[in-house]
Formats: sequence, structure tokens, C-alpha cells
Amino acid sequence: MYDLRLLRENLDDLRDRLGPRGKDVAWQELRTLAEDRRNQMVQVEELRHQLKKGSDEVARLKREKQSADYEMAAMKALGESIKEREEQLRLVEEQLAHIALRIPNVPHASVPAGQQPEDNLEVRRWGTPPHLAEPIRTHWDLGEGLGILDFDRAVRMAKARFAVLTGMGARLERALINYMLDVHTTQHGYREVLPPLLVNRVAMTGTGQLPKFEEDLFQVRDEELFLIPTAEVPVTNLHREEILPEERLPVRYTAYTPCFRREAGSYGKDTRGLIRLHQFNKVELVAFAKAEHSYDELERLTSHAEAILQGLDLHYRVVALCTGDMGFSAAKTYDIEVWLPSQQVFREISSCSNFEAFQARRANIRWRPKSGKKDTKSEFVHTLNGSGLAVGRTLVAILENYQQPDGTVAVPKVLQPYMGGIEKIERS
RNA sequence: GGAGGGGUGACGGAGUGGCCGAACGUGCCGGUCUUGAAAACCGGAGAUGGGGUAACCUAUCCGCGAGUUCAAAUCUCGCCCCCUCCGCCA
Repeated sequence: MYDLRLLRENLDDLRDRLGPRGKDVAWQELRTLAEDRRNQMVQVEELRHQLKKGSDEVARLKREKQSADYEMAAMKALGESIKEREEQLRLVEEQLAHIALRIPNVPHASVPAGQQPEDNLEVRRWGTPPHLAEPIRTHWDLGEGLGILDFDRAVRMAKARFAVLTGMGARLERALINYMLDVHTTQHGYREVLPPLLVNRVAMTGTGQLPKFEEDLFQVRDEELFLIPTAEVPVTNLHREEILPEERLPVRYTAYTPCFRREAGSYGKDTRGLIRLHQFNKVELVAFAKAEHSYDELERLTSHAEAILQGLDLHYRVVALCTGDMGFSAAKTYDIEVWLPSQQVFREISSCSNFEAFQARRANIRWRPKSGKKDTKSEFVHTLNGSGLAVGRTLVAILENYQQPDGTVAVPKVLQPYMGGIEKIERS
């Protein structure tokens, strides 16, 4: 969502900067509507001003025990005409919002141009692929072989794209969640949050999931509530309609939540295994920062997500998404991709974005400078978030990268305290 | 789910139709006083949108949305949320 005055005055500039990202935007209509809105607003204001003065005049006449019949009749007529014009204005604003809420964020200057994932820019790699004996097994073969992963039975109580973890599989997932939360809270300075998993429409609109992506969300029947697709939604909305004092910034939260996604339009993709499910666990990092610090914060937040992979000794790379591959609300995104030996590819395990003021404008999240003097006008914060990490995919990476020739899986050192001290997952 | 009470500015809390953007208090900012601070006293200060180069002007905002009226924080209706008690329940 954009500031409407900026929108009107910098429409061409905005269109240029969006480039192909703005190809679906009705620019001409937008321009007309923005002009209409301003003109009609000026008129309505003027008429309202007259109405107010007229009403004051009626009050004065009545106080002086004079007849006010003429004025009252005139004001009645004026009031009706205002009502009509306001209705027109409301319509224009509605149409304007309909378009404006569907305009994606403007990419930061440092974002590589491009349309395809191939146009993404690799910025660094860490570690090396493990030396594994052939045959290299997939995580679903390993998991089912060890009896810790069950896809078939998940269909009984749910449907395809759900999974059941049992035994040491469930334990490993829980260990990962605890490990990640512990690192972020004790080493990286994040405050832990356990938010609602159902949120309302306003919250979803604030972070940008709505109105454009409603078909990607699970919705509760009979009530206007949605299952969260990411903890980003409830945690960013913690400060909706708030003005944060300067000394509180930056604010950093971490949250473990299950996430729910319809995965509409992904038929045939990643149909096997834990990679793409309707429900998965994620530890999220969320930050609120001043504009001048938000890109430093993005680097920091990304490094915090990387720290988890480094602790687990998993090979990964970081890529800067190109303009065409970025999400709707993001101004810049780094994806962290972990090495999956079974497919010999890097797969996304974290996505870290700076939304600049895009979400803050929609959710009305501001901060106010400390100085008590003049110039204490509030400003929009910049919001950021990133996975730290997607837990299910981390479990996948561990199964595949730590697999042994006999089909067992070694437990990474840092997780052993969370796994009751065991060093290896065996069939049980 | 049932019964009752309530949603006003950063906070507390007045205000039941017109000079109310809203008393008063606390907190905040500036000043006087003081070696400095506190206290006391004086003064200032809401948010958002629109117009204007600017000083400034203007509209809207008393949970949200409709309605009545020349005029609504105040009256009517609907909705949302919070609190207390009862029921149910992890």
C-alpha cells in the first residue's frame, strides 16, 4: 500500500521502479482515481465547512430567540447534497484502495533484475557437501526405513501433503525447535513469542497476504479467521496501530509456530517427502527497525538464520532473489538454500526479507523520535522477517546429510543434548 | 451459550444534543526559581487526510458501521471488543 499523495505525485516514477512487477496494475485508472479523489475531497470539505458555519448560525439565532427556519431549510438541502458527494467520494476511495492494495513493493536498488529463479544472485556459500557412500537415500526412504516418518497414515486423518512424525522423528523435530529458539533468544537477542495461529482479515491485510492471496490460505468456517501461513503475520501485527518509542528500536522477536498453506497451484511439485506440506513448523525471526538501519538489520537477521545451519554443520548458500522472484511485500530478499544430497541441489530453507515501510503503512506501525523538541513527527518503521529456520526442511537436510551407509542417521553434536544424549537414530 | 456492566487523548477520568478536539488530574516538553535536582509556579503539546512555496487554512477522528437532526462523544439500530457472575470446557 502506498501513500496516496505520493502515489498521485510520483505515479510514473513508481511505475518505472516497479518495472515488470507492476505489469498487472491499472495505471491509467489509478491516475484518474487519484485525481478524482483529491478534487472531490476538496469540494466535500468546502461544503462541510459551510454546513458547520450554517449550523452555528442556527444555534446563534435560537439563542437570541430569532427564527432560524430559513437557515435550517438551507442546511437540510446542503446536507443532502453533501451526502451524495460523499457517497461518490467513498466509491472512488474504494476503487482506489482496491488497486493500491494490490500493488507490490518496490525492489531495493541492490536487487538483481530478472524474471526467473536462474536470475537470482548467489552471494556466498558455506561449508562443503558431505562425502556420502552410494547409494544416497532420499529423506523419505530414510525416514520410512527408520520408522519415524509416515505419509500413508497421515492421509487417514487428513489428506495428501500431510505427514506424521513418530518416535525419534518427532523428537528430532522438537529438538530442532528448541535448539533454534534457544540460540535466537540467548545468543541473538530475540524475545520469544507464542502467538495465535488464527488471525483476522485486518492482520492478514497488514502484512500483505490479503487481499491478493486469499486462495493460498486456509480459512475457518463461519468466522472471519484464517490459519497463519507464517508467524510473520501475528508477530508483525503485534504492533499494528502503534507508535513505538525510539529507544525501543530495534525490536526483535522470534516465534515458533506451525504454518498452514493451501499450496494452490503447486500440483505435481515436490509431491513426495516433507518439502512441501499443508502444515509445517517454522521458527521465525521478526524485526522492527528505523529506516536508516533496516538494511543492516537484514544482513544481521540473515546471519542469525545462517548461524543455525552453521551450528548444524549443514552446507548452504545464500542467494539474493531477483526482482521477478521476490514476494509481493518484499523490497529485498535473501533465500538461504541448504544442500540436499539426494537431489544434488540447494533447496530453500529460509527466506529473509526487508519490507521497508510497505507493511508498516498497511498495518500503521510507526516510531517517534526521542527528542522532546520540535520535529517529533512519527515515521513508519521498517519491518523485516526471515525463517530461522523452516523446521521440517531442516529435518530433511539432517536426514539426508547425516545418513550412514547402514540407513541410520547421525545426530548433529549440537542437537544431542536435546535428544537425550543419543548420537544416532536407528530403527526402533 | 445465559445475565449484567463497560469501551473518551500517552494514562486516569469528566462530559446525555449546539462556544466540546473534548474539563480536571498524572505523565511529557519549554521556562521561572535553584550551585544542580526535586517541589512550586507559568506556558506548551493529539492523530490522520486535503489545500498552500510558506505562515497558515481546512476536513475527519470520543470501539466500528449505519440512522435521526440544521447540528451527535451525547439520541436510535446493528456489529466488534473488554470486564463480572452463571453454565460448559483443555
